[in-house]
Amino acid sequence: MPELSDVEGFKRYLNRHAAGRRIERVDRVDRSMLRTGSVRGLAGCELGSARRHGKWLIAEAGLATVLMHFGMTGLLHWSGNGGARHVHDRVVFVLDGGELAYRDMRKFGGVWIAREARRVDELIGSLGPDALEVDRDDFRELLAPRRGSVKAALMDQTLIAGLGNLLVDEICWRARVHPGLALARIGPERRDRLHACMRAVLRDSIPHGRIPPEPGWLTGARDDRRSGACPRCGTRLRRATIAGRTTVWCPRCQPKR
DNA sequence: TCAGTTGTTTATAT
DNA sequence: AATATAAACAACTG
Repeated sequence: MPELSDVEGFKRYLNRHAAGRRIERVDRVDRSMLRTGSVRGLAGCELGSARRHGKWLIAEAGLATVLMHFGMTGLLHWSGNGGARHVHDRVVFVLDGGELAYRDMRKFGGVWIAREARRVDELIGSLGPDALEVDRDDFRELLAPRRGSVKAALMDQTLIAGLGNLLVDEICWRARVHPGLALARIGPERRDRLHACMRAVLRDSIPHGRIPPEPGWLTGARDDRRSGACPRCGTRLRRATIAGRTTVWCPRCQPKR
């Protein structure tokens, strides 16, 4: 789940419940998920409000910076007064007034504590601009030198940060662009349409903190196993691996040519 | 039992 | 040099 819209939801969640509270301690329930080892110095600090870059969530805590990545199954969970720990809680920030748990079933994500700007830069310095900050001209300039498929480019975090498999499929579907199409064959019109749809998909999904489970979204029709019908025209959706990821598209709305 | 899974990194191939 | 592909990471679902 965790792509830009999801992490935006986690950001709001952290800021609503946990930001501004004093850190009493940090429990490394699963030691390996605190990727940088020590939590020394955090106790007594105030947890700052979070910002987001791409799929990363970042918050200051005293002189340190806390960074979280949610991998495939990560999320945050707040319990106001001593709620039970969940089996997948990996790192728990025990705060004044409640606990913020970094929960991750599959453990592809993690929590990093950086004490120098250099360390932050090592983690997120290679990311491209956040997808929300990319205007139409930026989009054109970023894509101009790229050679591969639309899907590979939009998924590349060093090009544009925040778009994942589901968002990219959703964007291509709205823009009526086949995700496997080479960028060399995308003219200005379709390129601008991709940009407009990127903005629209983000705008519409961010308030939900996810791609909303509502009619009119491709993701609602893709189903885990078998693809459903195109929400726009009813055509049976196609499914194949493109740029290494399971990709769903409508063969009628998004023709290959 | 086995294939499949929203992300990233690394190695290898083209 | 830039892209593409596959595997690995870990744990669960259908």
